[in-house]
Amino acid sequence: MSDHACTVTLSELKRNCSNCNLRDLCMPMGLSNEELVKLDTLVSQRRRIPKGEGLFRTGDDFHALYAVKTGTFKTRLNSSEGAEQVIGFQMTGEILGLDGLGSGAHMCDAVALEDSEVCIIPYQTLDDLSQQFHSLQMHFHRVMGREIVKDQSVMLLLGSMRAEQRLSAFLMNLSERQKARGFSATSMVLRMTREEIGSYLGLTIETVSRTLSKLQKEALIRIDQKNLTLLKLDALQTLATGRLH
Amino acid sequence: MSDHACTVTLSELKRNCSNCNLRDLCMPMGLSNEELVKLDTLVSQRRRIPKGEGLFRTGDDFHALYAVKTGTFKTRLNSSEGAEQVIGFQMTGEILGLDGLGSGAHMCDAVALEDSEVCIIPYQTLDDLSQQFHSLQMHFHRVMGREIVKDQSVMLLLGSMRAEQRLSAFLMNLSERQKARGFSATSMVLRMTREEIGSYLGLTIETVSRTLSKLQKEALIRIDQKNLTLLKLDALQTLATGRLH
DNA sequence: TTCGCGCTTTGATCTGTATCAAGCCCGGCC
DNA sequence: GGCCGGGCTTGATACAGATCAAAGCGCGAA
Repeated sequence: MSDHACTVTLSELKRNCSNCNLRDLCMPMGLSNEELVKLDTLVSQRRRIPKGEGLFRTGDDFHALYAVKTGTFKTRLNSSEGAEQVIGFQMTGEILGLDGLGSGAHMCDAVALEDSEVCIIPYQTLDDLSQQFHSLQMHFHRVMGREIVKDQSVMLLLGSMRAEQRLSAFLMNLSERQKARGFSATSMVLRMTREEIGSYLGLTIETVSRTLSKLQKEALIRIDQKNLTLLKLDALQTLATGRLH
Repeated sequence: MSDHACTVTLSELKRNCSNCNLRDLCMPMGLSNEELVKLDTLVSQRRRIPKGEGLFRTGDDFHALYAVKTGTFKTRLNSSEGAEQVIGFQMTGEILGLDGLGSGAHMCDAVALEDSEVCIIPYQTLDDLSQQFHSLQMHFHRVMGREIVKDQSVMLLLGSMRAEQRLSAFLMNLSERQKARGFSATSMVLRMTREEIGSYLGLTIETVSRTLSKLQKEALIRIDQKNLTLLKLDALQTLATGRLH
């Protein structure tokens, strides 16, 4: 992979954290203007990843975090027996690569679901900078804390919800994230296949397909190919939070 | 809960991180002696939690992490509908409370499974100290990274393993953690009930019981009440890592 | 000692989802 | 245009694990 050919300096692009339109979602969230200027020195490179290609893979040395600038990614775990499981989908403003912090090597693969671009956050620099720069450290800790809580809520989903609940919870989660990005909460394009959804939710592709059809028959959603409309958010929310039984 | 009655200063106990027998597992891991002395100022209080009582609960303000000094804890998530799910078991040397970093409030309950004791790591102090003290910061990041990876491997388990695999993986995980603590890798006492195991693994208590009986019938384990012996580690490992199908 | 209770085991049955098997739809390519 | 292939849907059937039910066991209290 031509790493160097893909990276561009931000100065060339004349865009950086302090004027990025993702600054309320991404790494800069909650930092002062003065602090943002320092962030600009931290995040000085981008990298483009075409659809289907990897950003990093299991076993790669960990030396940077990545903020999704445009596009969507999936992360997946490879089990010892070749089977793989999707463990997350990342949208703009979300951070990739935290899995590498523990051991110094990435523990999952990150793959672009569409042509995408990431901002590179060199870990060494992040580390140095947050050493001098307390609010950045605090913020980084919050990012990691949220990652932990997010993973735990997926554990809850996988451990105690049935198919219809899992799907509803998944769709509601997408909706909220879309909304936080200023997009419609009810209308969106799914960037992932049914198979990837199934893998993430611990269901087969057939069950995903059937359950989506069922939700459509009940007029809670409308789904045509990748185009999804959530017709009754409240009913979906009820399904998503309702318990087993 | 009588918070103050339960806390004791370490100076009273004449024990701290630098001479703690958990120092190779816990927060001090990999720090130099000189650095350890600084840790002693960070971790200056303990708290005893009797069996069945909580260390913190969902919604509590987050102001400290906790290192398990003696005993065992479970953490659980309360879903909106009263149902609860166990999302982790913590043994000596493991860190509790990282779930509070994201929002400033704890997002799960931590309950002692036996009479236990924790070392209190005030977050404000940890934050200040790791500001001056680079290797502590690095180490704290590694701890969080490991937590993320651990949670992700549970997602893999819940998303793609069947009952027998889940149990085998769970038992092997316990075995490894026992071993890392200098205890037998093959003989141990389960501190949790079958129901708690089931909740953690996304199975009912009946399935846990039946599957344990099955493993016993196959002479892979011996289980009598809470007393567990792993008879064939290699066979259990094969079961645990073998894929669905 | 007996009682009661929580935890566990085991059996019988039910059911949600996996699995197996076609067939459809749509977009890309010849 | 027609063909091909990947992704998706739908139907029939199988099965792992849930649910329902009952009984055993160990332990603390009276």
